[in-house]
Amino acid sequence: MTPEQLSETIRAALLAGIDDSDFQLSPFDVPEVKVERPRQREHGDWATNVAMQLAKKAGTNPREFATTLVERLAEIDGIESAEVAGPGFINIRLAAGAAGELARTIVRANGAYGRGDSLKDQVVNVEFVSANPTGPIHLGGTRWAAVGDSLARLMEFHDARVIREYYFNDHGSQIDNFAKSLYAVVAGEDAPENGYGGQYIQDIANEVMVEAMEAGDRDPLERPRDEAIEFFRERGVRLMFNEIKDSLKDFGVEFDVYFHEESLHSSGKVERALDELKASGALYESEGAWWLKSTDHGDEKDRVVIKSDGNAAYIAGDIAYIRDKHERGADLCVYLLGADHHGYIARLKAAAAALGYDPASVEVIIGQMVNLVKDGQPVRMSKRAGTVVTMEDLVDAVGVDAARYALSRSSTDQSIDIDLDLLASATNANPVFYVQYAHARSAGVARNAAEYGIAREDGFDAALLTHESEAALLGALGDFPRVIAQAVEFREQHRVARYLEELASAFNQWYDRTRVTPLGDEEVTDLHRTRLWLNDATGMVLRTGLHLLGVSAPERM
RNA sequence: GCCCCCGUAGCUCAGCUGGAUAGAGCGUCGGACUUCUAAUCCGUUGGUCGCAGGUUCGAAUCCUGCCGGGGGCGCCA
Repeated sequence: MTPEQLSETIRAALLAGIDDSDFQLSPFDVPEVKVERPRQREHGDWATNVAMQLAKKAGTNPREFATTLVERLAEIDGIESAEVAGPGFINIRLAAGAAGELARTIVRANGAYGRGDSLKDQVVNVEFVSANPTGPIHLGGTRWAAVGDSLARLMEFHDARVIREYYFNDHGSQIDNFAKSLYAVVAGEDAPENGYGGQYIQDIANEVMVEAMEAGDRDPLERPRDEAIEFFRERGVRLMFNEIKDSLKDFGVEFDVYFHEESLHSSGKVERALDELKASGALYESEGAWWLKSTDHGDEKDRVVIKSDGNAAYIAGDIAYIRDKHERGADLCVYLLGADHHGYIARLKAAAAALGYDPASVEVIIGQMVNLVKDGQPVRMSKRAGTVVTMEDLVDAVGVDAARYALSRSSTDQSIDIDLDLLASATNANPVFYVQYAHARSAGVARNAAEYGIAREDGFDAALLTHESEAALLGALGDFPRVIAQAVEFREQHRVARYLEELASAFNQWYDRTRVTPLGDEEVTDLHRTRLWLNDATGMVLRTGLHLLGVSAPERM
């Protein structure tokens, strides 16, 4: 019996009780029954507090209510015992057969166990990373790559159609400064004000020069200054962008759409969106600029959309972009942004509202900062000082799996400290190996079982899974769908990682106390076969969970 | 001044849509491999859940106010 089935069973018992006038309640009072795994294993397999929720409404006290309900539950097939505890909890123990059946259910589902449909038919646009092509992706962007991709995977697991999108800011002054910086380093000039420094500028500039020479282009340095800068802009951005794409690919993140901000302007989409907003009165003119009345939609002040010099402000692109995303079919637009952008939430929602979309169709997930730490001391990342750590640096130091896991296992509300030396040397400090090891172990057990000629299909008797560690492992497996559902609902990928650590622990304990393959001359029995089902079910859930985090599930370690 | 995030064991963090005796990893100390992988398991050590009020049968969890740390409040992008 899965927890969902148990929950339904309890609900049915409540409704039957109401029917028989055991409970003075309306059927409409009966909520979805929450069943939870009790912290204390002795309390049973599952527990519910439904009696405490309903007692008041039914005009009785929780314990009395629970006692009546327990009498009904105890009669049900598959429930071994139900008892009232504490202030009115009901602790339920499943019959071994009913609990153990889950192992077969999971294996038969063949990777689909834990799937849900809460986002069925929803088109979800998830925009993340979106780092400017003025330099490599640093640690912060790396975090969003890990988190964003994992959230996308989770939403897909709940039947959403997800579009992974990268907004490429190739328009505006930062790019101009980037181009000037490239030019300056080749021309032997000082870096421009607000320009970029660092080795990668040198590298990209050199690459542009080499490309130009090989292609037989005219030496950029012999061209007029503006033309040369334009030359570096076009080539430099392309090279930088390819480098970013390569890093992301190595990181296991592939975007469906790389969207160019420039295209919003050159295609006239910005102009069209703004004209429309002017017509609808969402924009007004003041002090020579055009403003969005974002205060109508909860922003603390109105925002300039067209500057008094006639140029579009950054938000103009965002407005056209929100509309473009919706026109491409998105029901929900999710943005992952760093904590330094939290002031942007109201603006984006206001923009959506002004365009006539439901502000709830724009959802901004704010993630806290990633800090670099060395020898226990925070290190300020500075491009000038050359202390910037990039996605590539992180992967080189600890590998993709450890990097993605470390960045995914914390709540995005929590800032993260990354110590490269620590992650690289004391790899045990990173629980990814613990989870992966458990998976490799289950794969090893399966290999050995095959050698012993143990075949799952030859026998399965759920009632044989009676060991204490088996009840615990089955309980953990039963939790998986709920954990996934919550991770999806709250957009919290870290719940998956934490769950996997618990599951791996339950599996290791089980492994330590029981055996799948026979000892010595023992004959292969249904106990061995049934345990193989359980082993394989666990391996499958570990693999599914790791996959949702974008982490590999090795067969051997 | 206003807004967002955080404050839980020595350290790093779960738990927060109210529930039972607040958990895990690392660290300390001590155990377990002639039998499916010891990257494991078992035991031990460890807490005014920042502080003060409030709501509730019940608060780490919800509300208010303070304290401390981080980030943000552009006709920059």
